[in-house]
Amino acid sequence: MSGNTPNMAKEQDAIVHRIMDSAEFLFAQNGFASTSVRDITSAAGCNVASINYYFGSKRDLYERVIDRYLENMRNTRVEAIERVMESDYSLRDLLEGFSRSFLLSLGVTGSKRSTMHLILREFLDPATDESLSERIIASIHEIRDMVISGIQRLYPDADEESLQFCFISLVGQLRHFSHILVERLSSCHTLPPTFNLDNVISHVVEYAHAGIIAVIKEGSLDA
Amino acid sequence: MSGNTPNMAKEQDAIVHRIMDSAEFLFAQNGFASTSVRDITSAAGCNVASINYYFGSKRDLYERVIDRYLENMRNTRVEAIERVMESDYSLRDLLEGFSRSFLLSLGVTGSKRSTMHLILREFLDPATDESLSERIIASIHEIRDMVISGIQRLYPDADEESLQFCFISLVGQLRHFSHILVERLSSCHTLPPTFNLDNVISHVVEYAHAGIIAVIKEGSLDA
DNA sequence: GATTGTTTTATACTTCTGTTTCAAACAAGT
DNA sequence: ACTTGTTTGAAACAGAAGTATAAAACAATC
Repeated sequence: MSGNTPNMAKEQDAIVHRIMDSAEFLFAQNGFASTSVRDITSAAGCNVASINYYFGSKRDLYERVIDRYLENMRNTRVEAIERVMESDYSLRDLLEGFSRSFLLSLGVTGSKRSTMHLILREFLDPATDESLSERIIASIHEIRDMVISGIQRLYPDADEESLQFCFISLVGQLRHFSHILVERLSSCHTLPPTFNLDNVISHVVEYAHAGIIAVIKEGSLDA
Repeated sequence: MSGNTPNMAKEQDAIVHRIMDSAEFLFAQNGFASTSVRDITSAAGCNVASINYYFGSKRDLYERVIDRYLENMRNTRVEAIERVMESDYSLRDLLEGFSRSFLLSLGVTGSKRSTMHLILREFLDPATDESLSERIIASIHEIRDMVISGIQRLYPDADEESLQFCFISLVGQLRHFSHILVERLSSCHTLPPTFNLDNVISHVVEYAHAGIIAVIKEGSLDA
């Protein structure tokens, strides 16, 4: 009575978490359509019915998984940017802090393959509820605005639109590098031995720093 | 009899092409697993059995579609790079020629949604025959080596490894921009009105040019 | 210990998947 | 006209998909 006892709640949470963990892994690995509820439940060690019992449907489970991941990603990045900006910083500091948090929150270091694929896949398949894509984009824009205002504090004359372009370039670099970093183990990429996280970050910082400075100096695009 | 008469071959080609076109569109739109053979055949206006009759299986059809796309992509890019390099050129010329061909070959201008998604999806789902991923990567490496040797001709002292990093950055930029350009119509991105193909290219060229020069000057990563 | 509400199981259901079958339609050669 | 090889069509197949159900197992209260 009187709702859930602590014990019951804990047990229930355990299985819910197990399902979400298995689902996150399998969705990232094989995609939504190619992952069956039976795959998930057998990985989580429970019955097929559990997914519909706890989450309502396969798609609802998927959305909860994405939301949880998005939340973690957002927090990691916001913290990293705030940590840089709370004291004196240079453009390189900002780029480095953002880049590192970006690559880490994408699960580049983990042994398991590519949690980031969850989001990439979701971008490719807006077939799901529209609000999910919007939540992802909102999350991205929040970070974008933080980074851009961080740059503007250093270069107050920088054109807002130019900085938006620069941010897209930066994220593109990071996405592509993280993609390659993640695939490195399993795939046939023949990469130089110096291809590790630290070298990637220092390259991205150097390249992006020069690019941003150049674009800022260039001025507005319309000119 | 004695093989196919010209007429028969033409008819057969017609339906084979219709199936491949429909398949390319639907695979790019919804992914391999989420596209049924009935979707494809009804879009192509033929019977379900035709796919197995002409292609053997759904997966074989998929591979033929990817191969055809890859072939076109490769040719577009190789031509563009050769056109730049056959006369005097600057780094900016090379970057612009490559960037434009990259975005065009990804179908950024077409009204239909994102043929490039085919390749992005295939990258995310190496579930298919391994040789397919290898063919894609080989195609990418061919272009990469062309671009890098184009840069080295201008800057003979540039470190090979650094240039590989730069190429990844450049492709990352382009991929991300093309992704956003393609999604723009259908999606909720609130983008500045100046976000068109030409402005994107001139931004990418400016940003990448500065980045590459900076990285080249910096020298080897190990130093 | 019986009752109550919740969780888990096994299983059934319906729909949809890729593929196959086999007969009809067709085009072309003799 | 008849035969031959090829292409198309409608239907059928086996299997897998997501979901629903109903009974069993469970924990906790009275």
